[in-house]
Amino acid sequence: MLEGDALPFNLDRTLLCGQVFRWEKTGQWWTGILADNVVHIRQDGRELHFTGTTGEEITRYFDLDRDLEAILASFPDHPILNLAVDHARGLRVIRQPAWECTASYIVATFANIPGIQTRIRLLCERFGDEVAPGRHAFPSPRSLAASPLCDIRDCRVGYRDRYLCNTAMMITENPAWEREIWDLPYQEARKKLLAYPGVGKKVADCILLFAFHHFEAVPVDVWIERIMQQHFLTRDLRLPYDRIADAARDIFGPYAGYAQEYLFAARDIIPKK
DNA sequence: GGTGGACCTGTGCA
DNA sequence: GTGCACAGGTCCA
Repeated sequence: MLEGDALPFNLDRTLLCGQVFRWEKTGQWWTGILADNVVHIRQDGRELHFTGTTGEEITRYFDLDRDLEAILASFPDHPILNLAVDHARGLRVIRQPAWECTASYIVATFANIPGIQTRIRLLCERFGDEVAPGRHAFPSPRSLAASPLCDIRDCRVGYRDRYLCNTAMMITENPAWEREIWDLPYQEARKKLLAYPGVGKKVADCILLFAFHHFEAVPVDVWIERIMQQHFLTRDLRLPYDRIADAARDIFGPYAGYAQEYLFAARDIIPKK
């Protein structure tokens, strides 16, 4: 059990905001897989109860050591951002495993969240090691790289099958890829990620934010584009991706990626102009 | 460097 | 039942 130090933290907001796709909730308990271990976790006020892993692992995965209040306090005073923070307070950006994050967002493009969850579940069931009865680890790059495209396509990933397979092959051939990304500043790391098939600007920013904790990375999806244009920029002219991301960094500061997550989490309650 | 069309699949809605 | 729009975009010409 973890107590006190974990706050401010909201487990439900963190797991429901769309940054991860594999956690399932039954009753009060969330179930997921960390480092090939089946983990159950629930929050009871200031306490986090869990089985299957250590407090250190939970703290690391949910990034509980980070001063979230300081991050939220660094945001500018803006009614829409304030609304988002009030709505999703306690949401933390998880430390996702780099490969799982990369593969997940490659198959997540141009789709909706329930469909993404289905695809990832099918990929895990088909290509991931069974770590407990009915529970599968995320497939390794090697297992996907060795799979015929048609097998991957059976997991309803559509045309993304070749992106996933080819990226898995590139990563299998370069096991140091993750260390190389860690060692680079944001823009250079992004450039490196863009070389992988199926990784465009948005997916690269998701990977840099969710797996590498580059908090200046601002994934601009259709929702964020809409919110930014309607409430922070101009509605008259549709701006390209990098212009919106740059503007978000200017407006929100060094934790712009965090601000993006709060806006995304609150997308349903942010008024449409 | 910017633009427009094609693209798997699932869901919600008229 | 059917058609259409849309969804955490990327790639290519």
